[in-house]
Amino acid sequence: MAIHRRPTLAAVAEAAGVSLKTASRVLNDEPHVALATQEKVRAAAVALGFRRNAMAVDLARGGTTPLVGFVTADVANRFYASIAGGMERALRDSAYQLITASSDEDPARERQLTEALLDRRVAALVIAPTDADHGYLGRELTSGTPLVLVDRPAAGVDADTVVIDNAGGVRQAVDHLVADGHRRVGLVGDDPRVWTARERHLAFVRAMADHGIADAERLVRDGAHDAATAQRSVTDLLDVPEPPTALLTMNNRITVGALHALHERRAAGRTVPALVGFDDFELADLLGVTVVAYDAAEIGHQAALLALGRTADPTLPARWRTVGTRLVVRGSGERPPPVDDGGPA
Amino acid sequence: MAIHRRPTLAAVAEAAGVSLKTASRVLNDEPHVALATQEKVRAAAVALGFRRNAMAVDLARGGTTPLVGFVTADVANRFYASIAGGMERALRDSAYQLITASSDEDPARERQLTEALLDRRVAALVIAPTDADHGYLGRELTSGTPLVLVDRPAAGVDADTVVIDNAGGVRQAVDHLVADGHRRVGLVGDDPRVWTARERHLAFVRAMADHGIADAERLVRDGAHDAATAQRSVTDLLDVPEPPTALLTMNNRITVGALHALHERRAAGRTVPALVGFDDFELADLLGVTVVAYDAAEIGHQAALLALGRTADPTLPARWRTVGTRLVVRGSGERPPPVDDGGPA
DNA sequence: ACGCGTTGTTGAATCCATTCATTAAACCCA
DNA sequence: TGGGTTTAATGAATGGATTCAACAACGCGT
Repeated sequence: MAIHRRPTLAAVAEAAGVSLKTASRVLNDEPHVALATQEKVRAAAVALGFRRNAMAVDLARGGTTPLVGFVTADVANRFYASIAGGMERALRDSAYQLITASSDEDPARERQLTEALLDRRVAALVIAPTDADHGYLGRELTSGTPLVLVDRPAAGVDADTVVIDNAGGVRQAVDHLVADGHRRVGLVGDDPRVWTARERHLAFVRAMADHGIADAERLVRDGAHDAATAQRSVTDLLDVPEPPTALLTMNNRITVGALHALHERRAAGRTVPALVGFDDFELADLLGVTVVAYDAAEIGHQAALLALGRTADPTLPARWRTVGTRLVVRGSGERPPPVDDGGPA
Repeated sequence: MAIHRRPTLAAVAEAAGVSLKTASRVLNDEPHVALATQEKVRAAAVALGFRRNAMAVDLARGGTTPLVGFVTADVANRFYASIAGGMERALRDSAYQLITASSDEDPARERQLTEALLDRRVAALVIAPTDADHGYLGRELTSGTPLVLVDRPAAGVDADTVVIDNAGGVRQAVDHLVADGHRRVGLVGDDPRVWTARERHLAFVRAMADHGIADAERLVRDGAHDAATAQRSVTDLLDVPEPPTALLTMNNRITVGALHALHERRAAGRTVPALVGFDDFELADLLGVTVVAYDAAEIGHQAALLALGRTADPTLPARWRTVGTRLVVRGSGERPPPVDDGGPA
């Protein structure tokens, strides 16, 4: 009963009593085939359970696939998943289809996956790069394959890139807190090897300086890479002399860690600083957490457009797209500083 | 400077002054090539920026790819993303690589993607099926390609399947609540077209009956498909005569909706029922929500193992794997019923 | 009956790299 | 030094389907 070997087009042609080429014509809806012949071929194809071999098709059609490859740092991460979703939707109406592979934050694996997809001749490649050097993504590797980087630019590669407006987002947060009277704002940031962490850190110091606060560095704690370490950083930061009256947490893992720390603190009857987080997250509304939000799917959307554009015209110069942020006010960012702390430090 | 057409192996062979076959030997590390020749070929390959065409390789090697395809209902959904992560890790050490495509909950698209992956001759296919009929996934379509279904079985297909222990999870929750004295437990469930929703619903009624509570159906509200509708269902359910003293919410979206409803209710100074949710979620610990948790990555892990096993031996009978659940106690599920409500109804 | 465009169908070449069968040279030892 | 084995390298066939060029057959106007 079961069909054990996939029938080839040749088998279909033979069964229908026509040439290979004629069978090919029919199954590609090409003209110049008599109706009776068409039906014979179609019947044979169905009877044999024929499915065309996409690899052979792509090979014969000039060697490129209708596939856009996406190398994500972590499939299970909501942020990258949203980017993938945005790409998927943007490609929906095109002839292209998205395939995703995950590097699990491992630079070696990222490179391996990238090369595998390139070897498979994807029409375009979108990468959410890890922090390693990406010099290998040079022209001699991609060799004309459109390349788009998302979230972070890759060191040593001049390619299309889509990033969040990190500086703008941080500035919105800082402006908001300062407008409420905060002068001592603490920053809890990610590992500075991560490009976005550095960007946000720098933007923070600049924004504070623009408000006349020069020693902002004093209240910066970098290097939190998960909720647990973030929680410790926050606890430490709140125990320094002249502690911050407001906190800026630079991604959602850190925000979650901070929430745990503040939860403990509140349980201990101590005062709790204002909090603004970078990245929105589920239940942030329920918890009343003010955040700098952005549309992750939009990053994917833009990336897909850039990739598509470049498949159409590979000679385009490298382009750079920025996805905007917005401040979502929910309460945690609107706690004013204690009155005796409001003045200049 | 830029290389505009990828060099073929033939080009490398020519540049090195050897035959095609010899070049192939070298680049596949096959024996019987003089060291000097090897070096010539390698040099030529590097100089030309040669990358072997994976499609041609797979075609020549018998037509199968080292790829396992995963058709997910929604890339951006945390649950499916975790499954993908689990598969990825399970395949890490094998010769296979995972590629993912998203159907965005659209049955037509799911079928299209499935066929596209099949046409690409993936070594195995894992599908998180939508609720549509999957009769099309019969032998004549997959034609020997190993097929694994995750989270839900597919109607009309006898294939390897990995599911959560839905009945066991529901029973844990019910037992827990009943042990605390609850007799009137409300169920807020997903659209009954979803298999898991039906499973959990049935298990609930059975578990309640086993505790001598026969009219459990009275407090069941099905059909919530997102947080907003779930919120309304909960609000309605708590306003019936003899309302539930405890709530069971059947997935994380519904739990979130319920939390919103309970939040409002508490803000209005009204009493709040106990709550146990199916599915764990981020911040559930912070919010003190008791849940029935399970390891989504484990589903992917099992699925990958089944797929791998079947590529090794396609004649295996269809197997069924169940991933266990555990109750995570965090407070919301341990609110006892009001004293005047505790007795038999 | 001739010329000409259209329709139906075909065989061969192509895509890229692999496997199979073979030839040619080098090497070992009696 | 001749027979046998190992090593080096090659040409042709294979995989599945496409594109290109060419060839009959057909209709039609004149």
